[in-house]
Amino acid sequence: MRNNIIRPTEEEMDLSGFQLFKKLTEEEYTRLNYDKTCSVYKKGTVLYREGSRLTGFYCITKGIIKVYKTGIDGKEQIIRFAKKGEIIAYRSLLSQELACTTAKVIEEAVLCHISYQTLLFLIQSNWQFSHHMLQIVCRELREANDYITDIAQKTVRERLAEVLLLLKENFELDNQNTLQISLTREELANIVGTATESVIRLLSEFKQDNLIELQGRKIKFLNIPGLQRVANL
Amino acid sequence: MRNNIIRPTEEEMDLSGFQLFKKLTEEEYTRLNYDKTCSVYKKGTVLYREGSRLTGFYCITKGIIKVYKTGIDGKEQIIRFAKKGEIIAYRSLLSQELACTTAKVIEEAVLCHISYQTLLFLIQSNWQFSHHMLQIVCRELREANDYITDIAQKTVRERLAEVLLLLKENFELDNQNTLQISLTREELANIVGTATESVIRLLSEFKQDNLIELQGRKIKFLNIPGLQRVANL
DNA sequence: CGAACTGTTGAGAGGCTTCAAGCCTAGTGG
DNA sequence: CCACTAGGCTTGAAGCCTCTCAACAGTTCG
Repeated sequence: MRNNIIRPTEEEMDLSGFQLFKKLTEEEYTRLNYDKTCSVYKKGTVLYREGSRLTGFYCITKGIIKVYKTGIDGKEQIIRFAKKGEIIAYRSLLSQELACTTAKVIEEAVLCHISYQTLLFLIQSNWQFSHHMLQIVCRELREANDYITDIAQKTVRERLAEVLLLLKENFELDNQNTLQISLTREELANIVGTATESVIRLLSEFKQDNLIELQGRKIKFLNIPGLQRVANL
Repeated sequence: MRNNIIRPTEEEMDLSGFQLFKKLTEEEYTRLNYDKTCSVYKKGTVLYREGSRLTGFYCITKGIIKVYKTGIDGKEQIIRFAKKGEIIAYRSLLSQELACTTAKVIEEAVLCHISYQTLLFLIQSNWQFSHHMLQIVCRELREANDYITDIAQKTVRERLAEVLLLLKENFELDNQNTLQISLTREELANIVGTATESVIRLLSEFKQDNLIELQGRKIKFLNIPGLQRVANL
């Protein structure tokens, strides 16, 4: 009856690839695996909403998650995209605040839920885990600070070019230089912090300048140094 | 000969007020005090610069520090103001990156320097310290994410009103409702992410609308709910 | 008392947003 | 399998918000 609920494969439930857990003792790792709950989530699924109380954090072993805040008039501001090997929801959990973002699946994903209790256990039990966690948050904070500076000082054109390059860094390209993440124009606008129409116009301009090639949502990079120049890097 | 170098008072060297150190054992606290180096810094002093390698973090026991990034054409983007009871420089230290911000004294300050070695010792020795540190970074990350959303979606007018209110929260008012931090118009512009002239024009408008009163750099709040409405909160 | 910095005001230009209308595509149900 | 519908995409026009440039007043500090 319930065989439409797909279970993740063993491989998709494996957390050994996560740097964060590398320094755990066998005992700690066993407890982690005992506690985790892994599921497959379809595109469009909301994992948690802004303002909700979280019970744990998620390790992503497959797929892409969009993390965003809802601003003025419900317009979303995308904070980050999280992919395989990354964790989400840990920020609100650690600071014991309500979630300040919403997380939505944009590419079929497998996530392992780790309870707050286990998170606290690991922090108490293993200083190297805490240290690693601190490094993760600190890096994310730097990225946020960098982005504040960009968004405050750069033009929309520069920001769009930069966002394309950032996406390239995070999601890489296939052998034809095509970006391996599929975003709507509106989503691009919600990263850059601009109107959808502006993104459309600027993308056309980038295309005319032979910086990129467009095919629906597929974006192919033709001239990366040129984009870097536009981005003012 | 060197009596122009002012030494901090005992009170100014006391770290017992810091929440962060509340859970230390007597031994750990002793080591912390043994390691710390406290000094008085005059207004205008640069504590560290973007790109430099840090040797420790600072606890502020007095004064105000401006933390900013240098963006396009050397235009500064203010990331935060840190005051008594707060710590700075810990982010780059923990993630073991070069400093991504510059820190400058804008109100005569006393800071205690704690070495990286001691920071690591505390992380290894006391999980509650790590946990507290994690909470501090996570809160700062939330604030950064909030600010990204604001700066990306709000008008300059809304942002300026919001920044005034944020400053009010962080630095409070005297008994005449006057903000207890003195900033140049340019600095205000560098928080909001706009041009100095825009700040000047908008402040005049706020004044005309009887939201605030201006006397040089002193800003007196006349109508806080009104400002909140302008800020679109 | 002058130099350097800060603050103020005006004018003009232009980047972006908004609104509106139409096209296209992707997914759905018959 | 195909028509249909909703949402995504595109383009144009109008206008405003904000920036830049420029000139000058005011302030602070050596």
